[in-house]
Amino acid sequence: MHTGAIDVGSLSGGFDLQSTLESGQSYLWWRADGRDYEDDHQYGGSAWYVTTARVDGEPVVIRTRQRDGRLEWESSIDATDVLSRRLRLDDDLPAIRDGTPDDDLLAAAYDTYAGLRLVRDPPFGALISFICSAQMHVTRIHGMQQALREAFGTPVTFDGETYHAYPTPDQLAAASEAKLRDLSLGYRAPYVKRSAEMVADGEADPENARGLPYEEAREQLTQFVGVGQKVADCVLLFSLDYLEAVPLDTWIRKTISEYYPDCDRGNYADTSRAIRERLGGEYAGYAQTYVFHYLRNRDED
DNA sequence: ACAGTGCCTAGTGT
DNA sequence: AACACTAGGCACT
Repeated sequence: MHTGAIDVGSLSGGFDLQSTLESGQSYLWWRADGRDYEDDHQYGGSAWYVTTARVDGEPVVIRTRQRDGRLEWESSIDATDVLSRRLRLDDDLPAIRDGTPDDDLLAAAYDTYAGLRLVRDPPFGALISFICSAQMHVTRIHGMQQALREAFGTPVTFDGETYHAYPTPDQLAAASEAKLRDLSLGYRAPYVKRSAEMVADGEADPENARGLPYEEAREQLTQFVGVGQKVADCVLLFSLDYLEAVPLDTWIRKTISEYYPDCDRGNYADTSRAIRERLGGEYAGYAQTYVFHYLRNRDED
């Protein structure tokens, strides 16, 4: 076993692992103690979080926790680079804050969740997990991803325990719709299977959207079954480095009508354009993520 | 182009 | 207890 620690205390803008992983951005991590994120926000401060990654095609397990300004990790490999990439440790948070508006709502969100960073999920996992997110609660989306791992993912032994890698396109394409329905994916079952087949067959790949102009990239992703504009925006923002993407879900729509009513244009494309401009363009999705997490926790308590 | 409707299902509220 | 409604939408018409 390799272990190590990354000095995140000295990063520009710092880092907060719990806020980053428990802000509804990624369904590809889970807590080692098995607790649901929702159960207790307080305790997670120094909890271990787990994910899998593929390094040279081989699945590896990575565990990490934050203590005393250090991001400690345990893995079968040197996890420094994977963690830096997956948790966007290179992002310059003060520059991002400077690039977004200076209104009261955003200021409160930035101050409350200092160190929250966007994630950079692997594209296929992001695609499938956000297809699963349609009309679904956070906890259950998480549960579905764990169920998919256990049913179809390659087993990986680490530290005396068996984990499962996230399924590959081939593995999910080979799944039966009935089995996927058994895992309570509901009407999303055929979407997941069809989209996995598209990737497995080489017909399409979420990676191919990378680099296209933003709105073209979003359009490109909607070719997958079960992917509309909202899910496409999630994949762009949380996986493909489109920091300007603002996924318009019901919460954000509510927020827009309350705090930025002039940006509510009645349809997705125009509202998206308006809120993106209002949030400063380039980093609009970063700002959105802070606001979303802030309002969600504030309004729930 | 655009609006209306059906879809799986667990959890919450009445 | 039974029922309606909702949840970070999408495909099809």
